[in-house]
Amino acid sequence: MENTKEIKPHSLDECTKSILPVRDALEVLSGKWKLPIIISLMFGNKRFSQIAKEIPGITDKMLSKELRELESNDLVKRTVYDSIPVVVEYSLTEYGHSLKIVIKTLRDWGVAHRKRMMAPVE
Amino acid sequence: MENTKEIKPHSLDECTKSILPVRDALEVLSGKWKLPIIISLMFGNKRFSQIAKEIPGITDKMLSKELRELESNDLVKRTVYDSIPVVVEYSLTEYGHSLKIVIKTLRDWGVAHRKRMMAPVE
DNA sequence: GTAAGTAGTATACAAAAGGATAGTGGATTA
DNA sequence: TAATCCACTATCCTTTTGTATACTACTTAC
Repeated sequence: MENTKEIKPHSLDECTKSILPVRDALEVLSGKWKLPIIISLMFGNKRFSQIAKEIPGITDKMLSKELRELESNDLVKRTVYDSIPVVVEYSLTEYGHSLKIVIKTLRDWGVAHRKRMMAPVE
Repeated sequence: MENTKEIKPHSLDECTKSILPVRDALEVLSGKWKLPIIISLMFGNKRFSQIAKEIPGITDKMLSKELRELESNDLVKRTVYDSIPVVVEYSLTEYGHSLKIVIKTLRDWGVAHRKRMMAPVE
């Protein structure tokens, strides 16, 4: 009767595997600014300075960095127009739009959470 | 013809409001360890040291801190048993279980994302 | 008496994320 | 000649997040 309290085999293996993709998804939305950028682009294509204007508080450095990350994840497309001065347009890819459902789920849960946390203690 | 390029009124207001609850939801899952803890507890109630064993790499300090945060968000319940030595049991609240759907959505998207990012460039 | 198991805390440190501020370079405008 | 627009980059600094390691207090087992 030694060693009866083993860990059920489920967790270490099953869990770890199921956590990885969730983390991937969270990482895509992580940080202070990715969400505002994505949602802003869901309303239409925009140029660098337009996005900056629409997101109060963001610095050029952050905007640039986040856009690069979003681009490297195929969520955002960067199009350079050879005008003078050069104009760069950012747009959500089709894949980027697939985040809509994810964001909606998060928002629905978040709305309920907000209500719950604001509510007086029972 | 001065000032034709105003920002459409949609964004600043509508967007900001819709972003807040999404951020709330993301915050609840944020950090390196909350997800593993939540998923571990979805498989059953556990004690402090059991959770620690099931999550390789986590330190006592982090586990303690994350559990306190989850508790303060009503997601995890902490029950102290007056045995000797004292035993503390952690469990997901009903509300904590409501995260299942959120995590599932994130996982589904994450699985597809993983495939896409692994796939050879077209 | 010392090790191990219960559930943590304390302190110091390292790494990552983010902010503030200034600068690049070509072209147009006043 | 200086200021402005465009889309950024560079540097330095602060804040947040996470890690490493040791320690607390109590009890049982060897």
